[in-house]
Amino acid sequence: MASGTAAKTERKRGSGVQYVYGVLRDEILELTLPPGAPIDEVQLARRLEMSRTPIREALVRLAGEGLVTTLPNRSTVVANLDFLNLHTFFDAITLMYRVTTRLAAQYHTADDLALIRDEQARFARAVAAHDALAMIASNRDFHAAIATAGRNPYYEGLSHRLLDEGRRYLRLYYAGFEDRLPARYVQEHEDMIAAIAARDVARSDTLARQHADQIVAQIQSLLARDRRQHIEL
Amino acid sequence: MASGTAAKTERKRGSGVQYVYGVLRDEILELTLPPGAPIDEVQLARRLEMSRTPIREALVRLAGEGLVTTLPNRSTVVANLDFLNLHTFFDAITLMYRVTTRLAAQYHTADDLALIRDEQARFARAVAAHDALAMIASNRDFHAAIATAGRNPYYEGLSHRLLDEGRRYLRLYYAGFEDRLPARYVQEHEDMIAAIAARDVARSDTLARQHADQIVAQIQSLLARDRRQHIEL
DNA sequence: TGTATTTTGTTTGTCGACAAGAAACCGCGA
DNA sequence: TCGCGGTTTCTTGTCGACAAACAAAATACA
Repeated sequence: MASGTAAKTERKRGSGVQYVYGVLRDEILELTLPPGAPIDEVQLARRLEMSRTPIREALVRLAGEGLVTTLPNRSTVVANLDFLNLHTFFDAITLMYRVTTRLAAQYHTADDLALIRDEQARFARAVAAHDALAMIASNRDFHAAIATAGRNPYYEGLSHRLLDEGRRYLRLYYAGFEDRLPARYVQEHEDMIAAIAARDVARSDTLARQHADQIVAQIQSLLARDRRQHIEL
Repeated sequence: MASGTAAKTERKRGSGVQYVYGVLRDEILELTLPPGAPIDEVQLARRLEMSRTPIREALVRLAGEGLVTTLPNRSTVVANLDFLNLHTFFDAITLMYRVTTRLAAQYHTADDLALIRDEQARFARAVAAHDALAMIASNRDFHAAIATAGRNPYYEGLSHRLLDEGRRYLRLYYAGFEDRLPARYVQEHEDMIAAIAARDVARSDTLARQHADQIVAQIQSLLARDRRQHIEL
């Protein structure tokens, strides 16, 4: 974390909020700040060397995206992961995968495709390097690039929210053990790119749905595994 | 708006932001604040008799919901209605109508149904009274109640956003002339309620799609009418 | 007269401070 | 030892003030 001299890094005006927002967001999505952890404003202000006002503003934004929960007159905490309603998450992300991939097949430009391929390359590299954290992040960016290519800001917004939430669920299990990163996802992504490039809407839909089913199945199996570990006799 | 004595209404702590948020939101959705109108913080602070801080916080929340746009270091303005990408709005709201109505048919409780019927009653009353403003608002609440009954917070969030946006589009045309409020919507709503109550998913889907088609067609016809008005020779 | 530059003014972004609630703490009594 | 009321402390919500950034007006110059 390297602090010490407190460099007082003369930030440009207006960049403060964005900076805090980015830091907080990353720490929440990578579970450095675990769900339920309280966020103290003054402490954060000291750590990031700025006033409470920009911190507060960033927190409001994060609350709007559902990443933190603000208890009135009480501390704001990192939003909990709701395992009881996990099915609503699965339902929604499956639908968004399908819809955005379909739209990407219809409306993508050459630049969109290049960006999608870039993200896929980064994803493949992360899987090859057995870097779970990078894999999770680049998987999110891959699907976000597809959503962008679909040119529907409403779907894009919901997709971002769901993908971020998914990052947290995945991070829960790919913490330290870098074993058996699912290389099949790389191939599935390649197939999706091919379908999009061919502007094959029906095939894009099918692939997106299968891909979503894969992820759902994996998270569920991870959940089940976790449950067994918690049983003690 | 009756000012004058500046009653200094001792608000409870923490209610300030919510108050400002509500006022701003209503004025934006009812087009009292037209799209593109600049929002001056200090002016608002004077009008609502509070500091700039809560106003700022409310603006951040509104920006998160896409109702205002914040230009950095410049005034924040009421978000524009993007007629060029109206089709993305139609696409998204049709999908949300279908999905939430389907889910409502599956998961609704007796209380949900009662709430939906309440909103429908208010909608019918507004149509009977030829009160366009009330009709627009209660139509939004009707579909929001259905979304709530669907028990999926992700769909619910996107639906709210789309319904609010729709309020602005509709308000554009139902400004003063209270002529021919479409009474057919009342019947369509009734049919949807019947399908939901019968837990008939397929029929709910069909009705929701037809209802969405109706609204899309109406907005498009209003748009065309408006365009003709704007042509000058 | 038109254009570049300085000056002025207005609005936002950030700061430190203060007051209101809520939680933690303490003392007292049973 | 436990429960209860009051007090203290800690955190948030709100405020007024100041400085930076941008826009517009005023000025200088060709």
